[in-house]
Amino acid sequence: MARGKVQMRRIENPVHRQVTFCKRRAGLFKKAKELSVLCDAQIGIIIFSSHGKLYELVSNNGTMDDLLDKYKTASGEAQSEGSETNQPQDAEREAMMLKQEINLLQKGMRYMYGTQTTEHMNLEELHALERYLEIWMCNIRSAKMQMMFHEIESLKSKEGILKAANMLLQETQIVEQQNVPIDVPQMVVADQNGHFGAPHIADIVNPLTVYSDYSYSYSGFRGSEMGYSY
Amino acid sequence: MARGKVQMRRIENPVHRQVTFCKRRAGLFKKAKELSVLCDAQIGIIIFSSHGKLYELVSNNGTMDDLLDKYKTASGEAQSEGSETNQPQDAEREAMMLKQEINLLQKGMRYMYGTQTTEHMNLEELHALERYLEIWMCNIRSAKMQMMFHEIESLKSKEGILKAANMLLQETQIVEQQNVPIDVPQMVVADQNGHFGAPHIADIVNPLTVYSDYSYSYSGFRGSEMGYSY
DNA sequence: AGCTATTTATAAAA
DNA sequence: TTTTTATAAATAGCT
Repeated sequence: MARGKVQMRRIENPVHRQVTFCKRRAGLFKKAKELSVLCDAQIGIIIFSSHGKLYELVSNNGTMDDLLDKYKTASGEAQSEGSETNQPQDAEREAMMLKQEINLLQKGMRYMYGTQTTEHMNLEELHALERYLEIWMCNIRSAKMQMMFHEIESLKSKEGILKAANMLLQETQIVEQQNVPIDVPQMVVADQNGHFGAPHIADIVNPLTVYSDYSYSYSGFRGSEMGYSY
Repeated sequence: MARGKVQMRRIENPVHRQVTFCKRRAGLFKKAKELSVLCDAQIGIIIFSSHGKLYELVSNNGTMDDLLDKYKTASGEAQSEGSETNQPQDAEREAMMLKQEINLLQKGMRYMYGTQTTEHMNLEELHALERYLEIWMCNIRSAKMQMMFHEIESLKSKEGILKAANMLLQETQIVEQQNVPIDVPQMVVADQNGHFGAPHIADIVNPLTVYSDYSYSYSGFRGSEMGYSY
């Protein structure tokens, strides 16, 4: 903008590019602050330089986390408005509720993980979160029960097939006929010493992480291959 | 910047404010695009107007979601780098673990909320999630206990002050002096019929939502005003 | 929404 | 990086 018009393309000279980046970044942040003050707006800017370094700015009112929460809610609303056409009022309200819940859950996660001083939750929020986790655990437990039930049925069925196959083989040996092909279903031999009680909470550093050699790992089956439905 | 210098304070005239907001917002977005192109940077801007309307800009490379993901990772790393200075390798591994856990938790949320057919979790993941929720609930319960303890202490202290003030007032009445100003601290009269047992799970549609008139709403205090620390 | 008189931002150079 | 300075851009106050 001075001493020569600038072409709107990537500056090839890396020194020039770096200098321009510094100056224009400062200018952009200054403009953003001005806009925020003059017009009472809430502004957040995130910049990753070409080398991946992060620069951020957030207007004085509020933190970046708050702004991003607000953004998620607001942008989600904009998306959901287009998708559902039958009951716009109820659907919108329900979406609002869900977003509120997700926000609270995320806040809870930050509370759980983040430096404790960063963010506190009030008593009402903790109550709500606790109730939510209780319900969630109930659902997870019944889902687990269902899956285990299906798996047991599947194993019993396989047991039956194997027994039948064995009997057939024995008959075959008695008659001493050879070249009789028998279809024995492919079977996964699962480690059956699993237990399903509540795990001891002490000494667990990363509770969510799935370690592949847990003793109660029930079998190698994936849920998506089993077709349980609820 | 033209026809008169501008004072860096909120523009009071709402018409002027709105016009300036439009113009400067356009200018800011233009500058951001230029910076992005000239210096090969990735930029995202989020603006909420004073009326809460959302405006956003993302540089051509990438979506806002991608940028925000990248931001979360980068800012999280920046935070943890500052706090722990001893073992950079362990810090990285820990960050990886945390990200893995967050992913699983998000998957669990989709499982909980989303259309059930969309995504299933396997038994190992459900186990891990259950353990995680148990630990989380433990933490939440102890946090609640702490908060309640502090609040009770605070109320007791206020009770003492009030009793002292009452005694002083009684003495004043006895002596029949008038115009004696006594400083009685401002007090919030909290609804004290709260109960803290586990809520009944049935009939709860949106478990996370904080309804303002819950009977166990312990008081109007916000956590941030209470100074509890753990 | 356009139009200018000015103020700002900044490219090039040091 | 920061400063200087000539010049391009942005925009405040009007229509």
